Amino acid sequence: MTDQADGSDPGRRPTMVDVARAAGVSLKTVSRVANEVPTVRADLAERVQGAMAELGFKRNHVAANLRSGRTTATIGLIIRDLANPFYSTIAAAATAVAERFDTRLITASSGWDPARERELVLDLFERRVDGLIVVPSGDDQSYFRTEIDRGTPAVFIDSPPDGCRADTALLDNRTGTRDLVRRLIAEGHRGIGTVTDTLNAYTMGERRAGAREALGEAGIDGGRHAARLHSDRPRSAGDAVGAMLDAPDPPTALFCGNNRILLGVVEEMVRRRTRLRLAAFDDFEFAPLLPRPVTVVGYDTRELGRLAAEMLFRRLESPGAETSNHVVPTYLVDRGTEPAPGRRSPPLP
Amino acid sequence: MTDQADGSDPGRRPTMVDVARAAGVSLKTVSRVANEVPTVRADLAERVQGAMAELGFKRNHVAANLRSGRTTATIGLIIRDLANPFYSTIAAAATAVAERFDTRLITASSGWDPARERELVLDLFERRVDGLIVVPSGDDQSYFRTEIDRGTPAVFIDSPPDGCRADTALLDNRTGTRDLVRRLIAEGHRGIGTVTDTLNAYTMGERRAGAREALGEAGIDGGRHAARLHSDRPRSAGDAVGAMLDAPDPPTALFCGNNRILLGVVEEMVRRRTRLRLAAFDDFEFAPLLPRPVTVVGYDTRELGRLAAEMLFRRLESPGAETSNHVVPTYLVDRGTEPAPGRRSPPLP
DNA sequence: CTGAAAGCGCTAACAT
DNA sequence: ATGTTAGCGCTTTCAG
Repeated sequence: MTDQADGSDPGRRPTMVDVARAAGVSLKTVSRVANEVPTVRADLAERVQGAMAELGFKRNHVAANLRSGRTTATIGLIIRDLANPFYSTIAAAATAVAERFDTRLITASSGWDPARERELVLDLFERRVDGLIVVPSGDDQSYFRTEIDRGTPAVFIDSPPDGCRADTALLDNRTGTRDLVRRLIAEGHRGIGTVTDTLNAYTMGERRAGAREALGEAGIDGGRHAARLHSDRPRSAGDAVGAMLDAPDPPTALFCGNNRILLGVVEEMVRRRTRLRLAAFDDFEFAPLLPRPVTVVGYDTRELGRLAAEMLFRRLESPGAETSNHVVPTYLVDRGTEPAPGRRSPPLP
Repeated sequence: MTDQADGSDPGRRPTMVDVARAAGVSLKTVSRVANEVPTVRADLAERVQGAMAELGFKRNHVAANLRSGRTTATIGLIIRDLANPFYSTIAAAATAVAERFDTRLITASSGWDPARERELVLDLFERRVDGLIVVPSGDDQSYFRTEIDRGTPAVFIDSPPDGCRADTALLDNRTGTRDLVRRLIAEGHRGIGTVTDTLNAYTMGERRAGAREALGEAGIDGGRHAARLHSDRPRSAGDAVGAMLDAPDPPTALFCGNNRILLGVVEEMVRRRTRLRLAAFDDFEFAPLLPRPVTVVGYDTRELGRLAAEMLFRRLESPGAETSNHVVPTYLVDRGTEPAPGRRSPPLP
């Protein structure tokens, strides 16, 4: 009895049928107006729009998609941790591209957990996302295969997938590290330590390979001062480098595999009032403020996210194409300052 | 002719009907298995699961939701810029809460544009999100009203909405700033400058009010050294404080309304080799590395996002409750270092 | 415990 | 140019 013509039932959302009744037209005419089909008589269109506004009609995107079977205008983005600037920058760049295609992003964090990654991917496939952008955590992405074959493309960022064919957007980890270590060698360093971790198998592997290449060229045994951390706490990097320095014949230069490792190392340097020639992979916003000079491998993180999203949308437009691998270039840049008074400060944005 | 029993048509996704046929059961039994209804004979359930695996069946979450009309297990998050750590931290915290409710987040950036905010909100309503978390940009949120009345709740972060009733999670901008400025006064400062901006009407208004309150208590005229920037480039803050310092009777202490302003001011200090007692709203990860001592107003950004998400899910569970306003407390903390050699470095995580 | 029929809100294909 | 009918893939009655 509450469902009278005044449509005052607060819980129920008006449908196209309600609008049609209110405007005195057929359901289909309402549908046409909602879809901006031009072949609708002006006065009818106006009446329909009036009814829509009056009832507060909002089209049900879910239902529309179900029947048309077209796109959901949604893509999934699975990263490792949205609170980390590297990943949030990727998310922001991908969101900006998706915007241009009127597509929304479902962003989820796997927290470096392969099982969680898999759950999230399957959930997003069930939601019929048009495509997926993934920073993979596990070493088995074969569960993507069925859906990729059925036409839901995936693009992988930072590490390539294992067990399925897909587009990738990667950093040039190897070249970046090789050039960085070459620089240390050119400066005359022979005792060059490396601190990497075991958490990021692919990228760290590439960086180690780049360092090994440069060291090998110079006939240096890279194994003498090599630490592989099992934790991503900067503290553990500090401890590792402390051990190196306390051992006989300590290194004179040090390559840090990422910026968290660098932070731990710098802290240890400051604690010991020691200087080492520092070098690291990853630039970051406040690297200019570090209290020690460091040469870092920089790259355009936004570009990584942008590229991946562009590749995804390109593939959505032409599904047949061969998979491709894009590599984002790296460069060397000097950061950090001598903690002496009177130095010029680094530029700020 | 290609649609034979081997299900080899690559483009078509198997539906429950396909699974039912393959398993020799009815559609409904498949539905029950998919929904883990316990009252299914074990052997049937097994056959169905076998068929599902074989066909690579993935349930269509979109269709399931359409008929049941229940929740989409999706909430919307509208922030200003995902690349900004403040907002990405909120997004990460909200995502973590949503996780616990098996709910996915659609995250979108409004870019401080009220019109864009409105478009995004309406789009998300059309997608029938279960609720919305919004960092508002405009000063008119009345377009939320219809949907809020129909039972799709919204929670506002950072600034309260205008034109609709909704839960809010806010920072204690006023108290934080008041306590900070009181501290400057207690240290004996009388010439206290303030640099704020006009981009964030609500929060900056609150901060100005807090400063005014502290200055008023001490009988200080806050208007003498007050700059209001119309840009968020740190550079413009540097210029503004430069003008203050060049004017007769310059301030001895300075309150910066946010961290970007602080960065511009610190750069100007370093350029001029000048010292001022610095204070600012917003702590940030690398504040300990600033080459000048600064007292900042800190707060738990994750808590802001967490609170908002908790409020949203609480309301989804009990829609009738009164709207509530949660305030995240602030505290004062000393950051930055004297750029002299031999100082202890700030602690790292 | 299982199945057949109806229907969610919308769009596609066909009339008219 | 408008309306009618069917049906997307699933869940919900309601019968068996």
